[in-house]
Amino acid sequence: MRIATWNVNSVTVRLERLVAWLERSGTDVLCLQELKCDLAAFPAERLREAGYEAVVAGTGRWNGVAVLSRVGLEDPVVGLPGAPEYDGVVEPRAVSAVCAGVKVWSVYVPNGREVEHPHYAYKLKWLAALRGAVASDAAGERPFAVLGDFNVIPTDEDVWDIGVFDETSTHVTEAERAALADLRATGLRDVVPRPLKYDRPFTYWDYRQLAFPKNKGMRIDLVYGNSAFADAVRDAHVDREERKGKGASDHAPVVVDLEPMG
DNA sequence: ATGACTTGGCGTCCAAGA
Repeated sequence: MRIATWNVNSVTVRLERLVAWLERSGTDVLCLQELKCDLAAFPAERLREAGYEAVVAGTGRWNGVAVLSRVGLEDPVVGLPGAPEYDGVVEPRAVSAVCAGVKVWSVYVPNGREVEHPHYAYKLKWLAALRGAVASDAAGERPFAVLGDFNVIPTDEDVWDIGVFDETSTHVTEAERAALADLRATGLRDVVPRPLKYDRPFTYWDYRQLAFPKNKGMRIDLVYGNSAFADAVRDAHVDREERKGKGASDHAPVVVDLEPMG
């Protein structure tokens, strides 16, 4: 069984690339982030033709997440229980489903913008809510994973140059990394993928200043699985090929292969 | 090669991304 996560930076712009990638990669379950469309604009019909059911959260130009599955999709949940508001709104940043006996969350953690910005406090509250929402499944026997764009760089090795970050920078603060550690403490393990090129498995490269050809990337798209999930992982990789060419997202898919489950 | 940002929206610039 192949499970993946991909921040597509607009599912409507990326649609043909997405469908081609689903077919080429043989992915069974895909967690999507940054749909950037509302429910009416989500291409459910095109994806159904490709063989995938979907659970979707989306309200317009920002955010938006989905789980696609061609192996069944049960118990769909839209929205993170206990999610904080930002500017009086609960944003579409989490959906869940059970696919062929594996429960997954697709999450798009708030960016944070700057340490002094209200968005940063919101990010930490959101991560705390995520911990609360997944704790029971993390400790359970059923294979379970949280996949998505966490907007946190777990260690200094997960970015091309930690020196470019200063005291105003998000993604690398102690508090953000502590929030990830708290998440792991519920029983989740970081499923670190193989890079297909170079030494580190970056998943995001800025569109600007030739960041991708220079491999100025970071690892912020993560797969956190419980023991049943992590023990079943046969292989995992970042599909950097999908970052290439015209019309690419600025994130590459992270792909996880699981042993068949009885 | 992968090549100097991209996206969506009360749009012809702006906010947001990280």
